[in-house]
Amino acid sequence: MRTDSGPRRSAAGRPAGPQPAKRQAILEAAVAVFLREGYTRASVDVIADEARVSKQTVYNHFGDKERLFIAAVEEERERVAAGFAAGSPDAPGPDAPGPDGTEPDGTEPGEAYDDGDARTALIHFGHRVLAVLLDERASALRRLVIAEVARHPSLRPACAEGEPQRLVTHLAELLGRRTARGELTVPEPATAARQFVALIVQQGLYQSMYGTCPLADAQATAVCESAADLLVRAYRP
Amino acid sequence: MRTDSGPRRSAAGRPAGPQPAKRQAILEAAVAVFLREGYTRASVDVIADEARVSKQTVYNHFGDKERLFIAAVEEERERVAAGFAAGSPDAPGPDAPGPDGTEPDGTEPGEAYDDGDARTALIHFGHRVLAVLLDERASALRRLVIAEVARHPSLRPACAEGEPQRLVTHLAELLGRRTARGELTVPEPATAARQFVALIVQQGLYQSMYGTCPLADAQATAVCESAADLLVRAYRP
DNA sequence: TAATTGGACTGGACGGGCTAGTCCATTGCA
DNA sequence: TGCAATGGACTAGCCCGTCCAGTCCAATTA
Repeated sequence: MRTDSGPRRSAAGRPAGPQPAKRQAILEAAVAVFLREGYTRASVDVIADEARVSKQTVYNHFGDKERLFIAAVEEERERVAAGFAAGSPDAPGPDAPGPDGTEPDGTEPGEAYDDGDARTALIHFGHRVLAVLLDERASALRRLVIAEVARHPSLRPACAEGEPQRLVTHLAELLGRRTARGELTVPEPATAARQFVALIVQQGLYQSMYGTCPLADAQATAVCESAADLLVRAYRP
Repeated sequence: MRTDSGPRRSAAGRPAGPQPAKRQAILEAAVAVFLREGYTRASVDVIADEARVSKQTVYNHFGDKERLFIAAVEEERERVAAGFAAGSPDAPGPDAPGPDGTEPDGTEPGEAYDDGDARTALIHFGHRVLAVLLDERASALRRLVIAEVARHPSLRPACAEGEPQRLVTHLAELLGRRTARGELTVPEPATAARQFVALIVQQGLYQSMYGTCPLADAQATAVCESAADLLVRAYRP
């Protein structure tokens, strides 16, 4: 019996079905616990406690541990995707103590990186990709999905291609524009984009998977610069 | 009570300590079950059954589920490393129904790929790397370690860098030789090698992690060829 | 050769602990 | 008053790790 932040008033006094606020609290707790413990070790009781909700309420809302799990992964996936769409790794969430100085300028979401020379634009793009992909929660989600996808096939489709595919598309457009401008000569922008993303992402993903140190800034810069150098060198006009 | 393959006679009539054959059987069963089920779901009883051994024997040999797990991962890791060292994904094992025609010629283990032009050599190398890295058991081991490394930190060091590092070293030497021969101009072979491996490996690893289709031959060829093209284009003399 | 010894192994039972999911009497907003 | 939510008890089940009576066998002893 808590008395803090009353859950029952959902803004406008609606007739109140199964309280969406509760549902959200459960989802967030579920995300936290599943990311922390994995599917099997996560206990529904702990999730209920952490959501400040009775276990029965959990079952009323989701019916099943499995379905709760799927919903939690979906939830977190959307959160990550939103952060990605915003071009910034820290989406609206209770975490993210403050914007660290990785991105001083206020570049807009889907910005085109069309200022400066190609090398600079590529490096800039690379840093953005790394910031989004190596966000700690995104990494934890990735590890969780990899661990469980074999036993919960419904986790597969969205994540398997979604993440990188949009990056590749954006970058291909960038390369196309640079080619049109005569600054580069990229015969197959789609392929080149896929390759650049692979160059940027591989080491960081590897380290985030195995929980090694999360890719120091110096490493990230080296990766981005050498990848940009390779592309510029290959596709100089 | 089984009567098959008498376990007690270990070649020469040794005084018989804790039977190594049993230990090996347990390890192999443990590898199979852990790869199949993951750490938490794997049950010691099932492992014992699968090893045709009493549960007590398992505890006599390994003492603990945790230690059995570590030993099993180590075992499988060595198996994979051996397969890698042999340059062929299928090491001595009961599986591998037959050598499929991916590697018609009998190239030796640490061969130098010095025949043909650079592009061909790179493509050849890339295919080799993919064959080793995407071997089904190696992939399953990777997924298992990723899933459990957070809770069993002793799994980390060997695998985190071991696998790709040796590939990179080999390739750097190849690039150095080609540069010395005047066929390419690679200013930093180590960096270029790391980049090439990233290009080759990224997509396949991604698919093997998420259990998508295991990278069709056509895809593999496309990846290898475009990666080789990129390097040759960037480093043409 | 025959009996004995001792260690590895078996198989089945069991304690203690944890978990998914259900049930229900009660509470407290709207 | 009605409906969501509560919380705690409860069932049924799985699993780790231990225990133990008994088997099997190589080496040793008589």
